[in-house]
Amino acid sequence: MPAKRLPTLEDVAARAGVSRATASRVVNADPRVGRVARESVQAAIAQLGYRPNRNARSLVRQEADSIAVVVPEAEDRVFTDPFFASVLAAITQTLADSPVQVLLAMGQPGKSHKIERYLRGGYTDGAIVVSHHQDDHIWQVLQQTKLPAVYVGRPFVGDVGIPYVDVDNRAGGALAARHLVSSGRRRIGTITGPQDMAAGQDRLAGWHQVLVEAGMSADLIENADFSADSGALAMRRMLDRAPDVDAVFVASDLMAVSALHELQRLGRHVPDDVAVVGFDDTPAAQLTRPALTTVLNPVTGMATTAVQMLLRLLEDEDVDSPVILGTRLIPRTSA
Amino acid sequence: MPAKRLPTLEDVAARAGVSRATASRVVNADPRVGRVARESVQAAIAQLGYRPNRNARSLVRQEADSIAVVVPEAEDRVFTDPFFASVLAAITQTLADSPVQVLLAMGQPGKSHKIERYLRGGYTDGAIVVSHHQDDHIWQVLQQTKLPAVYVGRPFVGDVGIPYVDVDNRAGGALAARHLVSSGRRRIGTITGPQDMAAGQDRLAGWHQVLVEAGMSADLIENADFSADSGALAMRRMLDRAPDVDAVFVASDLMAVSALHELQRLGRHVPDDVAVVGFDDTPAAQLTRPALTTVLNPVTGMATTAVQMLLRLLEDEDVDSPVILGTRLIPRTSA
DNA sequence: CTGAAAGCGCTTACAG
DNA sequence: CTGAAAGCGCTTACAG
Repeated sequence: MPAKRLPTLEDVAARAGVSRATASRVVNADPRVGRVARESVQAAIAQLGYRPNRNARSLVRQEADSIAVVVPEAEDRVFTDPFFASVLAAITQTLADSPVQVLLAMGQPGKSHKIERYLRGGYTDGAIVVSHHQDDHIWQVLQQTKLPAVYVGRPFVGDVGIPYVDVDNRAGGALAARHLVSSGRRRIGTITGPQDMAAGQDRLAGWHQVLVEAGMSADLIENADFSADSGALAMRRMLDRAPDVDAVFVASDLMAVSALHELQRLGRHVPDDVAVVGFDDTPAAQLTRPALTTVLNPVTGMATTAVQMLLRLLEDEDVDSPVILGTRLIPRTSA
Repeated sequence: MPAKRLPTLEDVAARAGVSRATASRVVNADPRVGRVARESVQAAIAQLGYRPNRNARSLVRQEADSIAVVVPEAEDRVFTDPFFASVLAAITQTLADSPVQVLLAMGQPGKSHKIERYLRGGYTDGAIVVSHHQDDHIWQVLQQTKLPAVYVGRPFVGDVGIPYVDVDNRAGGALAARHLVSSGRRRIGTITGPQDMAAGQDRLAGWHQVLVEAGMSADLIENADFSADSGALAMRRMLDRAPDVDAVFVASDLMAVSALHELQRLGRHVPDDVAVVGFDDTPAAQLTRPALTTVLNPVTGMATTAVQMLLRLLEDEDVDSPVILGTRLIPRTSA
């Protein structure tokens, strides 16, 4: 859009009676500027209400003093799943006291060209990517541009040379299954996350392994996609298929809450008839009746780790990757 | 951070055997370029993986092809209050098919200098500001820079020459109070939003007016700040002060839900002992037991209106402001 | 249809 | 301590 004519360094310099170079130096707090020059420049800045044009600065400095938090998911999902809320809040809060501006960019995997354009355009110094589906190719952009970046959650495609932090999803799934097995449940199902995401696959794998090791059948699997609706739907399908189900591990709290409601709606008592274990330990897990037994997802730890990794990358320092955070079961009353 | 050497227009031009001007023209789909030139440039672009540097482009064009959604609130509040979630999701979705990149910038009112810097730096063409407290001075930056902008929610300070869209908060408060009065409640309190926000003041004013007109005492007022905790705390204070309270209008659903839980925790039956009316009609309102009677906040309407207004502003067209959207009571079982 | 040239607003060696 | 000058990567009249 058309620019209103804003004061420029040139204007400041003219008013202060110095060169642009000197004016620029005081703007950037360069110590080797004489006191009188400095003060007259500062006065001019104040009078004119001058602010540096960041595009010009970024262009010459080749840096933007900002980082992007990228979520390749539809906007409503981002704002609807408490998992994202926690991660994003933690990331932005961790960076709140640093001078870098944090910008959130979202968008469906399908139309990531806007995000790509942004990432490639020099508008930002680095990126933290949260969530990653198989068909999302932002990592290629990252690879190509060598833009410093870190993933929260292992990229589905495997090691692409971009560091990441993750929770031990497989161990988490196993934890849930083991809890159900050892509490005497006989017919244990699972409602999975999307199978085009590492988290979806790994949580399922952990559950599967434990059931097999316990000599139980591990075929009661219903796929869902981490959305609340898909959780309720999957619960209903499972009930149809196996009316004798007496326990279910649901791969996210958001889905677990709706699965639990669905069970109740259909007249099953939780946990007497059917035990439910979720994953994440979002705030909502404490609010259901019965309160939701779940697997801790250390979102704050992942967020701060991701930020630290990115900061190191920006300083051209090495980072250890991957960082896999541990988890544990949070026993409440639903299982 | 230091830029890896990315291919530049110069490189493309050299490889294609044309001038930078011509190369630039094909990048920008300028029709008056010969076919052979165009094709060789396109080939060079593909081979080099060239992407335009947006800072350079923005610098010369004086536009950024992006708009900022600014929320001058602490990050955890933004991600925690479903009101923000709905508004932000609606805004970003409305803009999803346009070529402009939408960036979300948050930050406590106290430290808005990062946001200011961003807004003033030419990184963005316009802004939609959601939420506004008395001590937040972003509007001054907007005024000064003449950056096209629109507010969602009337600025506390009054008309500052920046267009805004709002819900009729006063009418909404009145609606709630009238519902309570006409259902025979005798001791009606209110838990307010922050009084340094227009929404907080207006909802209170509507409630107040109706009680006064009904000849009832309108002094049972407890201040809160739109956070869940503050709602529960206010509810407890109100109960201490007026054990005979039989109805309460709570200025947001987030607070209403926790007030309702607090009532139940303290042994009051809702709605028999105490009726509760919220404000917003967020998804959570349907999930409480009893389901929450509330006042509709037309967030999607506000969001799309704000986007349309901003788009017009960007085209240098006039906009009607303010736009005040109507509301209505959503009767459920809590009152 | 195409190119040489100027310019967007800044920063930063290089001299002095 | 300070300034003249070059340059960041692009776009766009202006000529031809």
